Amino acid sequence: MTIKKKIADLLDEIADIYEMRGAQFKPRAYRNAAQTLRSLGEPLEDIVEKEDLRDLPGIGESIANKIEEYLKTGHISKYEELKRDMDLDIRELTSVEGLGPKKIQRLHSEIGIKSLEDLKEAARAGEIQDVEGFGERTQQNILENIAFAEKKGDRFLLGFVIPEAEDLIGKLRPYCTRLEVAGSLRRKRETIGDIDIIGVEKKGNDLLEEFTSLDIVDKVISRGKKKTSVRLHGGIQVDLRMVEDDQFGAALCYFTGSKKHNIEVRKLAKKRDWKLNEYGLFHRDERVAGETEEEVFNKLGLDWIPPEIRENRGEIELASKGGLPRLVERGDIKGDLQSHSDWSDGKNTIEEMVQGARELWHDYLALTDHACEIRIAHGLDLKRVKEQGKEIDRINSEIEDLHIIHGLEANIKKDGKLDVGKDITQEVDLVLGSIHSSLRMDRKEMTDRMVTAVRSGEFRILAHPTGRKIQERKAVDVDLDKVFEAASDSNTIMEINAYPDRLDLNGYNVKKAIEAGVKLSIGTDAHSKDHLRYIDLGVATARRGWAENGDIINTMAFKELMGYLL
DNA sequence: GCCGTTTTCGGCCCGACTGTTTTCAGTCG
Repeated sequence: MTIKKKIADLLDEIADIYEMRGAQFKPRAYRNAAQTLRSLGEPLEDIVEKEDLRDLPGIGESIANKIEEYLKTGHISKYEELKRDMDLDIRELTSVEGLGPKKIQRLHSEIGIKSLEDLKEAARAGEIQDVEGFGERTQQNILENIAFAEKKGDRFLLGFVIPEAEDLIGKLRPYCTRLEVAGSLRRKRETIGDIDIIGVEKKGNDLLEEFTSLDIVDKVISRGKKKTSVRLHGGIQVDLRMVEDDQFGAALCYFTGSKKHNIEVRKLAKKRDWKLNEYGLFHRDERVAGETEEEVFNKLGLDWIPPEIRENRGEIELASKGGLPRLVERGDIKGDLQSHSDWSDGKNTIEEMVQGARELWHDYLALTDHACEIRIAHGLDLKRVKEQGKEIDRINSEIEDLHIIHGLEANIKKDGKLDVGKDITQEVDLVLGSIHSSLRMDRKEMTDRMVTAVRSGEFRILAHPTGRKIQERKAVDVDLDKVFEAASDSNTIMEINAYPDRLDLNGYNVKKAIEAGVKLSIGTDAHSKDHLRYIDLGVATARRGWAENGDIINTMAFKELMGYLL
């Protein structure tokens, strides 16, 4: 977990404790600050170096001091103090859906609930329904939700959620005149908390009933006229909003977010003495816009803004001047620049990979099996690389609609040199360099290592540059600005690795790389032909980084690309 | 606790839904 997330969790917990005590506005202040921390694109440590925390929205003197204390000492004394007076595990208890600080306070004072375990026992023994404000239904819900809270992970990977959402949309489509995904899923964030869907019911249908009775639905959480929430068997929550046709665009804007983007857009409305909410754009009581997103944006003097960049990072100002970038699109992508076959650790043969790429209408596919001088992890040695070259030549001569680029992925050693020599790399047309071991070097050593590697000219593309695995492994500690500078000088390409748990570079760093004058490639890192579909995630990540066609080398036609790579 | 072309005090987003209670508090997003 990143430091900013840890601190944000602590601030949220402080908010919970204050709320239990009946405070009204302090909790909100702490939650706002926590929200600000979570939405920061950069590591907190970098921000502290450059600017004053007090300049961040929602963070003032008191909370800034607490954050600084944590960065210095690893704890917040105010939190410890508050916690000392509490003998219950509030974080654990609030993880139960439907239980908030107030109810927990009551359960604690009335029947002494301190933990999830206590709660479970009390619910089973039927003691909860007798507490004032609780009843049989609540007790039953608590029992059901405890089981979920115990196993619940945090958020879901984008790559996991997209197919579920597409399946769902397909099933609901027949009952709607308009239906679209909103929320962080539409913005293509790398992880997704829940699936938000906006729909307009087709006359004569009961969308609500169809939705809640789908076989993929595990539990109906709430069911109303306008909003219904369910949990799917896969564990993810889905919120369906039903709106009128003339509200659809406004609702889509509102529920797509991000929150910070919405706030800024709403300010524009307010400047004109209009009001923007999920039902439309209004002048007094008169509707000015709302049917489509374009209409809402245009009335506010903005061009339509692609969802992926609605993060309040300058897109609104550009949209007001007609200066938004034309983001790269899936249709612009002509091929995939990292994949593995069964020659190394992939599952499929080269022919099967070709077939997979063909189904995606690629013009080229780079096969970049692992290579190394000492044969580990199925890495190819010189002899095998040569054999593979022949095999690829043979297949290339037999197919016309697609080119296989013979590449390889080599390890960058601790000293920044590749673990394969020129004798091997000269056998192929594309060399990727990547870090797979010694990931925990300190910042200076790691920066030296990567800068040395990038400047060496031994490889063309730096694959999955930060080495992070979402929800699993932190990015390596490296000064990316220096790496980008080196990449720009040496014309080395940075990869956007599209594998669902990598998305590395991420959108934020893609934008920084582009600003540093670096070109990018998209590679799925596919280890089977099915993985080739992750190319969409790579495009989404590129778009989140404001990438245009000229920034992404996969938009080049085959010949142009080969000329560029050599 | 934060914030300010309504600025140093007095506000703080708000609508939807549930469950319990009978007009509303708590939770969620």
